[in-house]
Amino acid sequence: MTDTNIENMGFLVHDVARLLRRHFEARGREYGLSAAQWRAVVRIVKYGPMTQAKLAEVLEIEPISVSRLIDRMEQAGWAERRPDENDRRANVVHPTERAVAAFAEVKLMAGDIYEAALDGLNDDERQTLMKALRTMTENLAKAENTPEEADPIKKQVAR
Amino acid sequence: MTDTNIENMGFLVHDVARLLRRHFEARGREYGLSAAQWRAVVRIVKYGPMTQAKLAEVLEIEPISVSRLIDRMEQAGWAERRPDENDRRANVVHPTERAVAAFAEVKLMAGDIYEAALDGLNDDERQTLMKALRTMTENLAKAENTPEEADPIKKQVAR
DNA sequence: TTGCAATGATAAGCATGCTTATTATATCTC
DNA sequence: GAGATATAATAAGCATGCTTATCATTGCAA
Repeated sequence: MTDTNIENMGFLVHDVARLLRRHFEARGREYGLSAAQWRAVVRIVKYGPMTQAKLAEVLEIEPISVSRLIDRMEQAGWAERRPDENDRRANVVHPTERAVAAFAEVKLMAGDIYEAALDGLNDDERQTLMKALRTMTENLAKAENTPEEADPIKKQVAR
Repeated sequence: MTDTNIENMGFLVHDVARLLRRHFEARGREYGLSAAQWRAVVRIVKYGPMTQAKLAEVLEIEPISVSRLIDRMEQAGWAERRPDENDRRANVVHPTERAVAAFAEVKLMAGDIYEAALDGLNDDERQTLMKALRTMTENLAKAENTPEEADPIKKQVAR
């Protein structure tokens, strides 16, 4: 145990995530694109069309959540389900042209928000922040997949 | 613009928050206490009973969200609504004895999770992380309350 | 003092996550 | 090849957030 006061670290991370999402959604309203939908657009534009299962994996959410997210994204004209040629169970999720067109613009918008959030932090601090966040993601993802910490429920959650 | 690659900073923060919540809920299941309920318990135990409006303010969520959160917390035996002596519109939210008793224990549990998450980061890095998170919270909260960035919707969201 | 704006709580309805269960199709094993 | 097992998607139902609207009470201002 260090003398660093990390007592409310979880609250802080939660707050920052919530505030970032709120800013994004306030500014993203002009596009009609929510934060969750934006995360999905980024993946299918950057990495190309993929099945819902694959998308669930890269977004690290459950397939059922993807299913309903894509429902709404199809309706809003951001994505399109096409049958997988090789597997009749699967759908391949494609971005619409509109999604591809919005990509660069929305990325700039997100960059603006990040800049505003990081105002007053120097490069070293930013690097350390990013490193810390990456370390935490890895530590937590790893812990999720090691059974010893877990109760039986955990094994189902882990993927 | 610095050369720090902050492109996916939002995704990272979102991921860390989600993973922390997931860990908390997996371990908190033994108490039947969700992360949101835990946040509320911390406030009413640490700062004492307060009205729902005040609780909404300190949790930085909307009063209606508090309303339904307290519904479930009352049902689960974590909190109790009592009429405000001075204002017949208001309820004062009290922690139950059980909530007070669980407080210290759950705090230790949360500490464990934070330690696991921060594994491999030295004290300097932890300090910088905390500073960066606090800075970001302040920057984003401030931006939310300054009208110039905002569209009309923003003013309603800001509190 | 009365009349109206502000405030506290809640209702209705939506988005996004979850768990658990079901259906259809693929794949592996014997 | 047939039967068991695994995988892709979805359904049902819950928690937690939101926006918008309503109702009761308070408190200020004329």
